[in-house]
Formats: sequence, C-alpha cells, structure tokens
Amino acid sequence: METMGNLRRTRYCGEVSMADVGQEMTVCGSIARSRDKGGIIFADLRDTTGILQLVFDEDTPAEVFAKAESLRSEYVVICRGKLRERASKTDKVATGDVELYVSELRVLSEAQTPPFEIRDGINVNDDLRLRYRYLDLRRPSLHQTIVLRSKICRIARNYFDENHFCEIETPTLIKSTPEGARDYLVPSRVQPGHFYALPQSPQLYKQILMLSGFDRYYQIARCYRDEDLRADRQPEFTQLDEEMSFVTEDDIMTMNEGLLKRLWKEMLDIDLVTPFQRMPWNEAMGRYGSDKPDTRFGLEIQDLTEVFRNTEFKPFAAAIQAGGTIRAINAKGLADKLTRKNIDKLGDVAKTYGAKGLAYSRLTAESTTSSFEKFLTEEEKAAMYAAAGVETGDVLLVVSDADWVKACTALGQVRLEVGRRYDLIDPDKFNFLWVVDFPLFEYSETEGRWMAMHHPFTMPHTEDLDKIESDPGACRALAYDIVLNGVELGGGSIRINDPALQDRMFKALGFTEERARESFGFLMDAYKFGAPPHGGMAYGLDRLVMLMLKKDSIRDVMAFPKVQNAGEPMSGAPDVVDPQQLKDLSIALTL
RNA sequence: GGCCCGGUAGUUCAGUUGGUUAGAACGCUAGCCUGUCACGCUAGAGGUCGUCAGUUCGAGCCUGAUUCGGGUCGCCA
Repeated sequence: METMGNLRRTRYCGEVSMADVGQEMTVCGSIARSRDKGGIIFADLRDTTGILQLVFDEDTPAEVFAKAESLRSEYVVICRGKLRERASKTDKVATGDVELYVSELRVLSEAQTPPFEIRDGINVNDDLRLRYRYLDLRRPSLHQTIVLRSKICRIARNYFDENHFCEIETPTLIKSTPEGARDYLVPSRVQPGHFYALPQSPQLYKQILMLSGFDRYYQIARCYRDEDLRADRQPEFTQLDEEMSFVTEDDIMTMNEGLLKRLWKEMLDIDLVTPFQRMPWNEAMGRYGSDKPDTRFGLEIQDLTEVFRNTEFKPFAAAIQAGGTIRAINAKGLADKLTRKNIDKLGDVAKTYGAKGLAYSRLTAESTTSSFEKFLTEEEKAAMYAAAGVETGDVLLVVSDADWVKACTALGQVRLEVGRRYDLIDPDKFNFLWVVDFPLFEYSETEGRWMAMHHPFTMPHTEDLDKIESDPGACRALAYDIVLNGVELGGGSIRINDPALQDRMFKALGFTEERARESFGFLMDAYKFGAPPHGGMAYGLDRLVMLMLKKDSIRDVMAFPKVQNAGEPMSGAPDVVDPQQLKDLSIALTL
C-alpha cells in the first residue's frame, strides 16, 4: 500500500475525450478489470463518472510495469500519465477512443476478491448484493441510477425554487396519530412510557406551515410505515412533498404537470404533452377496474348487467338481485393464446382478488367453448355477443358480483395479467393520468365504520357537502392521484380550512369530540386563527425514479434498501439492544 | 397472519428411477502471450448439497420440522 504522495486528481475518468489527447493528467479510482497481454497491459480504471483504459508497455518505467502486473480487480489506485488516442477503438465505453499511457502508478489499497463480479449484467441474488451493498453500488448501472436520482432531486428543487416554494424540514419524531398505516414508535427516555412516532408523511406539519404563512412549501422527506414490504414498497421511503395556499385542484395539477414536464425533458429529453388526461375515480374503476389504471392498452371492462337483467342463470341473477353487476372483458383476437389452461390461470387471478369465479366464452374458428353459455337463452347469448362486440377469435371473460367495485377490481387484475402476458403493453410509453373525484369515505368492515379514504382533512366535493351525514358513500373528495403506466406516483387533496366543516368530518368518521381533540387538537386550534384555502400533494420519490429510469424494483433506486422482513442485510438492523438501554427507557420485553 | 416459489463450489446453475470419486460456466491462482476491452491459450485450487431429525443396505434426490431469501393476498398512499 502506498500513499497518494504528491499526486492529486486533475480529471475524472468518464469526462476525458479526444479533445484532451496529449494532455498530462492524474486520475484515480478502482481497477475494474485488467488484461495482461504479456508485453502490454491494459487496465480499466473506474471512478464515479465512468471508465478509462490505462496502458503499460515496454517503454513504461520498469517498476511501474511491475506494479501494473500485480494489479487485481478493485485495487484502488492513483496514476499519472499522458492521454493518447487508441490504436484500436471501441464504442463499448464512452471513453473508447482514448487511453491513458501511465508513467506513475500508486496502489492506494489492495482488495480481496469480491463475492460477486463488479460489473453490469450479472445475475446474483438480492440478499448477497444487499449484504455487500458497497460492492453492489460500484456496479456502473446501479451507481449511475443513484447519481441520476440526485439529479432528479436537483431539478425538482430548482423548479420549486423558481415557483416561490420554500424548502422546510419537518420533525421526524412526532406524535402518533390514529388512521392510516401502522406507526414506527420511538420511546422517550425523558418521559417514561411516552412514545414518539416516525412520520408516515409530513401531512400535518405542512398544513400547519400553510397556516404559518409560508404560502408554498416543499420537502424531500423521509417517511416511515410499519407495514409489509412489496417490490415497490419500502418501510422507509422518500416523499417529494409539497403544499400550496390560495389554490384549487386545477392550480395544483397544473403546477405539477409543469414539474413532471421539466423532469422528463431534462432527464430523458421527452416532451410530455400537458394537460394530462383526467378521469373521475368512478370511471377509472368502471373501465379499468383500478384507481390507478394502466392506459397503455385497451381491453376495457364492459357492463353487461342490462343484457342479463331478466336472466335465469342463477349466479348472474343472484348478483343482479343483490344490486350488483355483470362485467366483462373481451380479449380481442386472443382465442388462440388463451387456451383452457391459460383461462384457468386467469380465473385464479380473479379469485385472488375476490371474484367468485371467472366465466368465459372462447370462440375459435373450429368451435365455441364456454363455461356458462349452456345456461343462457339464445336471445341472451346474442345480446351478450352484440354488447361486448364478440367475434370469432375472441375470448369473453365475465365476472358477476353484488358489489360492482369488487367485480371490476377482479376483472381489472385479469386485464393487467392478459396485458402483461400477451405483450399488449408498449414499454416505451409514458402514460400519465390524473384520477380525480375519489370517494371521501370508504366503509371498513373490520372497524364497522366509515374511514377517510385519503385522510380526515380532505375537503369534500362542493356539490356533496350535504351528503356527509346522510350518504357518506356517495360523497366525493377534492382528492387526486397522479398515475403513470398503472402505478400511483403520488396524490394529494385540497384540505379543509373551515373548523366547522372539520368538526363534521370527525363526527362522520366516528371520532368523539374528546378523541378528536386528543389526536388533532393542536391542528383544530390552529385553523381557528385564520386559514388560507390550501392543498398539495406528495410523490413517492422512489417510485418516480423507478419508473423514470425503467427499473423493476424500488430497491434498484435506493442506496440502502430493506428486505422483506424489514431488515437491512448489510448492517443487520434491526437488532437486540443492551438491557441497560431498555432499562433507561423503562421498557420490559414480554417475548 | 395466509398462499406460492427457491436454498448444491466465491457466483449463477445442472444433477435422470435413491446407487462408484457431485458436474458446467464465470470468477480465483499460476504460467505463456505487444492492441486487448466479458482478451486468448494451458494447468490448478475450490463442496458440511441451508440446518436438524427420520425412512433406507445406501439420501443432493424421499418424509417431517426448522431457518433464510423472493413473490403475493391481507395490510399499506
């Protein structure tokens, strides 16, 4: 091992080009790979910007050549030399036209053989990659993703700054509140038996900031939810959070279309067309069976209820009698691919999402096979074909349910499965969509009461104010989600700024006055001192980066993600703690 | 909490009906090589088949338990 001596970096590997040929320069980084040809040695030097080829040959000073022979992968070096044009060029790296002819080389650190190769295109399981995350992060594609994430944040910050937003940090040790996800709790030592919660979002604080006169706020905020993980869900994640005063839904959507337009232009050189399509929640559920529809392909859900209004077929008749519906998807031209076996698989998907079953009619040139046509009259059959536009080569997939949302949800999942499996989705498209007019409440069977679908501070739709008590299920909210390619990128709402209306909301949600005061008293008081109309939204930044860079997993855009058991494999968190620490916190374990 | 899939060399995997000394590729080590760039050629090292128990003359393979990982439903903006 050597020191840097008097060598200091003058250039970054990825930033040299033909224009620099002939210059003396000093570069540093890790050896990605070396190719010892005997009389000539090539070594790829990697730093945070890219890769530059080093060359050593018979004219290289003997002690430098000897050191070059001993170079192994991941050795950390600094070297000085003259940049020259390559005798044989390559377009496989950005600097493929040039190479550094090295005159001075210092090995700053040797390296063990890594447990997996540090290059792109390797196939290594996630656990190993995460245990050695510092090695994984050296791989160019992941490394680049993290660099690009930083750039995305910078563009967003610039945009907000230009639009009078103020970046403000809100606390991460806060009061635990009911509603929403499970909180991560942090015990207080100073106040034994009392706990902080880690924020699920800066929601309450950003509303308070509007009442504090900041007018426009944003924050790149870490948030925590103690729920189970998914490929696109981490217990600790980042929100791009914002709030604006004196605005309506339209103002907020326009501001955010500007942000997304800017991001897509500067990151991907793509000109997004705004305004984005807007679709009421009811329509999204009805046509796509989802509140975050993927509009990159068709296969929309159709309503066949009227066709079967007087049917004798028991399952359909029962659903209709219970006030439900018959919904269907016509898988146009997919009869050859959707064999009986494949239809059964779709049936499993439908059942997973709550359907009792998936009825089908498959029309090939040879014959028609159907799970239910034999129970229909000829008229019903003809009307069904006509209504759904069924022709030879199609497969009609039908779900009946007493609850139209449930029927559509199941079919919506079937739709996605068909779309994915049979390549109906154009991966190059970026389809943005605002879903608006969300229900204000949803009924919770487990709680036996109405719950806020968004959160309890969401402004009801102006036209539905009189239904809050009489017909909560029909109340729409001034809430909106931004959806990209079937993924919810973010969402927000206009907030209630009238204390009297807020009281009605709490009552409708089944809060007693005491409980509302206990949980949100400070907020209710704050709204009495003059509250501008305001609203905002928050993006899942990790998801945004994931979709923008076309990564499959949220882990591929986070430096140190957690795994399914919410642990962090590199450090081993969470872990047991010293009994003294628990004693200090007045905590006794009951394991 | 439920369901599904997986764990064999450093890595990614193969391993037939339960049968001799468990294989391949990449990586690693050594040697050769002056234009490579996933360099090439030659040779070599490298294994508690996740763990425990059971069935069997005999288990990488069968059974049970357990553990770890992945996906998913519930849950969750």
